[in-house]
Amino acid sequence: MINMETAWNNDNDDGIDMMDKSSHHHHYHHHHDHDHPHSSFTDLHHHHHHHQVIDEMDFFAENKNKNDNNNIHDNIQDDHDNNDHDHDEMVHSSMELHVDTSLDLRMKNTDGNSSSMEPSETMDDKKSNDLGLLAELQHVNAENQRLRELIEELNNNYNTLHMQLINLMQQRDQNHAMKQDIEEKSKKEDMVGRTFLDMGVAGFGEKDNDPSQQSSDIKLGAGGESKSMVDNNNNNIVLEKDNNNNKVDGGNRERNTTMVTDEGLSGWLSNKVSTRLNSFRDVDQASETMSMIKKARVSVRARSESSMIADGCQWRKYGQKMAKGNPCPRAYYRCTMSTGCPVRKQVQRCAEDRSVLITTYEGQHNHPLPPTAKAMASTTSAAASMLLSGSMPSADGLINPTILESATLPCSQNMATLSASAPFPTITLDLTQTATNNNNNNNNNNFNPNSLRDLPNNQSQQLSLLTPLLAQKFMSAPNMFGHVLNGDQSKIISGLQGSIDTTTTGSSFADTINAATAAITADPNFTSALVAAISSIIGNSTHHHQSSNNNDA
DNA sequence: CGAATTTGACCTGCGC
DNA sequence: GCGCAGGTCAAATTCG
Repeated sequence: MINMETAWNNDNDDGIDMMDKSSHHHHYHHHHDHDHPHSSFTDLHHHHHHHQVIDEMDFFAENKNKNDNNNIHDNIQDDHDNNDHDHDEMVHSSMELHVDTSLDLRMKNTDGNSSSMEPSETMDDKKSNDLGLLAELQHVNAENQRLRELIEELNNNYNTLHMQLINLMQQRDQNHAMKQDIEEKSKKEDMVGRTFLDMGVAGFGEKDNDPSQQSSDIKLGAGGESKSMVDNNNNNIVLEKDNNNNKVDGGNRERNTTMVTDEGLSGWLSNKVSTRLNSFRDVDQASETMSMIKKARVSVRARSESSMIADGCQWRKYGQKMAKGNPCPRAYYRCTMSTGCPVRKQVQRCAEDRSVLITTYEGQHNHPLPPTAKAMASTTSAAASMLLSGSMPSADGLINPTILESATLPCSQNMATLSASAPFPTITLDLTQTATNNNNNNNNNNFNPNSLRDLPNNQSQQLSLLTPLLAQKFMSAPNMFGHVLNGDQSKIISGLQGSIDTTTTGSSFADTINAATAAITADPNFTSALVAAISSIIGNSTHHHQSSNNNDA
């Protein structure tokens, strides 16, 4: 039997650990990048390691590498000891953008050093060059500050609207619960489309006959936090359609680039479905699909010795069963972060590989998530949206549930798998495949950078790291896959990059990954490029995490 | 002693 | 209708 870890406070601790490790993951990388010298990604960090250059992607880390910041400041001060204003600017800006600044400084200094070898170079030239550099730094810092404020604002809006959504959901549930049964019988045919509008991952309440309310339902049915459900019902429909058309043109991109949320994707999905359902004749088929939507699950396969992976949420065990075909028991947990939160998860060890822990999530949280939980929750939410999107009728046909039959995403190398063979449509995120590159000999090695089983939190860290790493990979070689990003996709990648260190604060990660999901589902080419990027970096992502943990199974 | 976990009973859906 | 399997409940137990 599994000896479950006792207090779920461990989860919190793990979550904190995860955050701490994530925020310093570059240090982990430094420790292990020697084992993977061929990645440009790795080389980048390697480079930093030797040059004492601050991590260039560390946009939002506020408290770390103080020494590095001071070094920057000292360098500036040495070159500009007559500029107190710049001094103050740098003290402030080093909290914001020490990354790029350090990189620039290094490069500039290199030039300066080389130029110092040039007899023709004068001190005035050097000073003017440095002053120009300083002005550029200030400009970048100011821009970064604006971006940061924007992210914070968006995050606040996100949380606020989430709470509004919850309240509205509860009201609707109460108001229409009694009306539901009566209307079902009398309006069965007419309900098909509208019911879809209300169906999201979260399983929302009943609807009414007001057409404007239907539009609102589209957003509500998105299954989560809506950024604009309050005031722009119909506009959202159009906006979501635009998402659908990402692969066609770049029009209307500017409206929804920063926050292409999960709700947006799902809202688009609902709208798409509702439109499609206008032509439906088969009520049973619609009901079947509705059921699929409600039961969508996200399964995360991850190597872990502990009984649960740390996802930042608080869980309470409410059952345990022996599942058929698996000698390991299956544990059932429900989220206890909020009363009535419908989210549940099942935890079971893989029968074939006991080191693999399979965690299956179901439902959407009805409460704001702490930063430590947003990474996993957003990932699973996005995956669920992707699953549902994949289950939806294509532009050319109606729903065919069999299309999901063990369908592996294009070029995903088994990283994400859709399956409809299970009782519920499930998308599996396989985080055990990071060891693929040299998986043949790492099972029993004493040390292997890909051997993650001793880490209690490594999988959720992987989830956290995957997106920023992916973004960085893209940014380092945007054309490496010969795929031209459209406007949204570029901005998504930019958002991903910007979230590299916001994963430690949770500020924009949820939105970004949802946006990525929307793009993935909208453009197969983009999907391929993303997956290629994932496959090229995921090995490196695992190197951030090394520790030891003994636990039972 | 309150909270969390354990574990057998119970419920539900499905296939035969 | 029956049996099976998955999922949930809730009383008993354990834990901090």
